[in-house]
Amino acid sequence: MPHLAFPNSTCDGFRCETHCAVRPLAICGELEQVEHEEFERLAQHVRYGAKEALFSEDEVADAVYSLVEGIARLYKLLPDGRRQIIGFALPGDFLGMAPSARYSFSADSIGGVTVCKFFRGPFLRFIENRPHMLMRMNEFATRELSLAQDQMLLLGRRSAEEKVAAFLVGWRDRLARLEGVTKTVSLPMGRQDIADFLGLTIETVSRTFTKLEREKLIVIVPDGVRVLDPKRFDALAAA
Amino acid sequence: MPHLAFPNSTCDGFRCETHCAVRPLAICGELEQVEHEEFERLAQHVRYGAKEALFSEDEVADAVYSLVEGIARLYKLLPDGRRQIIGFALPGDFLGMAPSARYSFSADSIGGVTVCKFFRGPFLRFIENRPHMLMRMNEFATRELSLAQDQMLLLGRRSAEEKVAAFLVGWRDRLARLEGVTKTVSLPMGRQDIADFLGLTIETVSRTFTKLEREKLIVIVPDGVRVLDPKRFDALAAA
DNA sequence: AAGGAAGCTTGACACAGATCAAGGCCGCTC
DNA sequence: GAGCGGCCTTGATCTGTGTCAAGCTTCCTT
Repeated sequence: MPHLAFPNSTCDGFRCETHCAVRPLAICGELEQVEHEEFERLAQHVRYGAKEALFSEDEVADAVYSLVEGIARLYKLLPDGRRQIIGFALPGDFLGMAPSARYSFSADSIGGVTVCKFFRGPFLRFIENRPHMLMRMNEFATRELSLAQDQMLLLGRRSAEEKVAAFLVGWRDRLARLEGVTKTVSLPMGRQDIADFLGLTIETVSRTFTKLEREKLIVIVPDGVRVLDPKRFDALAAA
Repeated sequence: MPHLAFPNSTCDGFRCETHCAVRPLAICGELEQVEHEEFERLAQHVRYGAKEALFSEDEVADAVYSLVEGIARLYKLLPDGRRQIIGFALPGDFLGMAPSARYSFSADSIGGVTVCKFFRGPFLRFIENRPHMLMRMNEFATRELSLAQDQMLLLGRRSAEEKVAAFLVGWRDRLARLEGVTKTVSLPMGRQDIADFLGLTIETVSRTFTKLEREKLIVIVPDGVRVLDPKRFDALAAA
């Protein structure tokens, strides 16, 4: 078991020598040196192992999180256990803002995850008189909202094949922002997660992957897919 | 034709004698006298007739809107015409923020609508050094995002009957904030709008209304429904 | 290297909701 | 008040996706 990171270990109190790679993309990306140092002092750097809860729906929302490394799934459950994944969080994403005193969804790590954790009070006090920071929060919220609206269109009005294609294209483009453009799209989440994101069953997702492969649009590889015909593929995802 | 209001008529330049009823709920609800007067000077009060476009997806997003009176539908279209309504806007709602230079959805009036319209530049200049205003924008965005996430759960994981029940309960509760609690829920939007909001066809919506009426949960009245058994009804909407 | 568990794929069948088609109920206009 | 158009409802049938049930692959453990 390489690189065992025990949960909730922190490295605040000393200067982390590893430079935060996603800083420009994150909520704190436009802070200047001095302000950023003050901001850093509010943060706890927390590491989670695979499949751990960062927070859960209906818990008191006492902290917000900036994802530094790894991938998280964000989801809501119905009383009978049906699950809807409302998004996958990538490095740079900001999590945990809620319209009430409690979280409105749950978040857990897929593989290993590192976050900057901020307690609500100090965080709010830091931002409340910093317009630039508030503007940045607004940009983040607006982008999230727009993604959510795209997903509503997908969930309400697209066929299974369109859903899967649009998911792969969207995921590829989000990864491209972080890692640059690649032919192979890595899929760290499982088929069930994809199904719960797209409002499908795992069987339908599996069949649709197979179908796209038969149609020579993709090749299924371990933990991902290779897109063969980006042109035709983007068209399918858009339509 | 009573009260004919021709589109795009404005009343800025003189003090509107009618007091803005939804002010406390709106984006400007916490501005003090002096600041509010400055803010008002940026606004155009615009009146729209029924079924007019406030703005359309992919247009340059040169203005934002605070809805004062009436109801708007917000929606996205696929190239082949399939439509997803992403929300209904009520008085007090704030519209038109986009993550890029263009609107990410379309908005049009259902019946008559009055808005405060702000051009982007002056609006941004007004808020950029007013932390209270920025905080309020954040609250609005966070609430919208949470509603969008609820809707994803509905679209992806609920049955037709659950969708209709949850819609009626959600709509009733939003109206209650404005008009107080009532037994009769007014539905100014048509069946097709409800279908496009819930990811169903108009026939399924119609059949489901009829089914709920047969089961003695509601009575269908002109332009609305009366909820007979709120207990049982809320349960159906939650489950 | 064998055994097992977890995740993925495939097949047969069922069903919720879509589609196609007709008819009813207003509220206009003339 | 007759005729028309928009909206809504209802019925018959179809179909995409869900459900149920095996079987397969991969990888981890021992």
